[in-house]
Amino acid sequence: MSQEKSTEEQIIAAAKKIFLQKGLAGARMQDIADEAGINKALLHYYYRSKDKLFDIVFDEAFDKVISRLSTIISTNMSLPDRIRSIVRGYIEGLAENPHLPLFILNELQQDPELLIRKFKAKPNFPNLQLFLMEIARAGEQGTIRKISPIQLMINILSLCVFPFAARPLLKGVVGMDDVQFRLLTEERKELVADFILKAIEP
Amino acid sequence: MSQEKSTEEQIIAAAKKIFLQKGLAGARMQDIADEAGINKALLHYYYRSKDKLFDIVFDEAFDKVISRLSTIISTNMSLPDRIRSIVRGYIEGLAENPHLPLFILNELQQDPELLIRKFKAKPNFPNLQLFLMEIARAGEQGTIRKISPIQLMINILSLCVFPFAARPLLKGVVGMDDVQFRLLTEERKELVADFILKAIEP
DNA sequence: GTCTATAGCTGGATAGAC
DNA sequence: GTCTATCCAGCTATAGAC
Repeated sequence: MSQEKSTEEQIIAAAKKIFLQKGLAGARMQDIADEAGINKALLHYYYRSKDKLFDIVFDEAFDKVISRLSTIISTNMSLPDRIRSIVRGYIEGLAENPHLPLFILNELQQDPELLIRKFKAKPNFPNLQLFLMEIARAGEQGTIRKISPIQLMINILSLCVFPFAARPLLKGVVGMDDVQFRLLTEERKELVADFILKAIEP
Repeated sequence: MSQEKSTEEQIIAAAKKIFLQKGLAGARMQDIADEAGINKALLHYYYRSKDKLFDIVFDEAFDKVISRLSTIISTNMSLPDRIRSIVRGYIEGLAENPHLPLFILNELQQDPELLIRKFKAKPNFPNLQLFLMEIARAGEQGTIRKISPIQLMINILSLCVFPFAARPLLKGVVGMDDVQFRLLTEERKELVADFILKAIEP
């Protein structure tokens, strides 16, 4: 068993779980303490305040989302191969952290400043401009059908991310259980790429 | 000016605005009272409790989302025309209520029971099964490319809904203002339909 | 470092005057 | 119906013993 974690790590792990599920406003320090198997006071001893603890969790979550995108986007494959990689990598990453999308989107809505602060702190944001220009160029050259680069990027993101945000909906409406959801996302790794590439074929 | 609304209506309007923005956990009764320009006590006088008030708001929001889908989905056009209608109608509807997606998805995650309760109350849910079977049939007949009906449905939904949930992200990352966002969604009404139809072309 | 106890505050809900 | 004042539960945060 990996129960050899320090108290600090246990707290972070617990905070991650609770905050990702309930968000900043919905989470209780008591929940986090319970999840970590320690006392409420210890949370403050190590991390001072709820906000400070939240910041750490959000930072890590946000990093996870963009760093993966960053590495994939800056390889030098052909555009189609790159799109396939992005889709595969992104869905894979989210499958390991299914709560991430809703968490991030929600907190950003609550506090738009958050995004700006993160950017100031992290200038190593994936070079979107480059990717967008490449899409434009491919359109000009006829490698792919002409399409607004931003719109295509939004489409890619939508198809990758949305199902994870809509998970409770799928559960409720189609009666999908965890195993079926897992299979669904697994299938999407190729299906979504096929879908996109077919859509932008010249 | 339409300032001829009864107090009850003012409260509901205010509650809608605040709850949609901040969610159940994040909203304060005081916020709602301020927004409505009345006293906190009046909220309880009319609607007893925060939860009761929230229920009304959620019900209305949820209704809006499925009723529109319901009417479009059960027309008898050809599949491509129908898809185009769905996309257009859905994006149009969300453009009027951009906070709806994140609000609903979020509350469903907080309380999955919510969905089940709503279904019990409303058996007039759009006939998804029928729509899914039609996609399957079209695949068999070669009218469209073969694709898992559920996956296609998820794709359609993703492309329509996600941009609204990701609005703060687009604002922050690409520096998109409200006007640009409005144009973007306007363009998506046709762009998304084209994208999908091209992707499922035989 | 970790716990118990508690201070101090925020926010939902109620009482009662008008 | 609408307001002011207030109650009380629940929560963050701290004090202090061990």
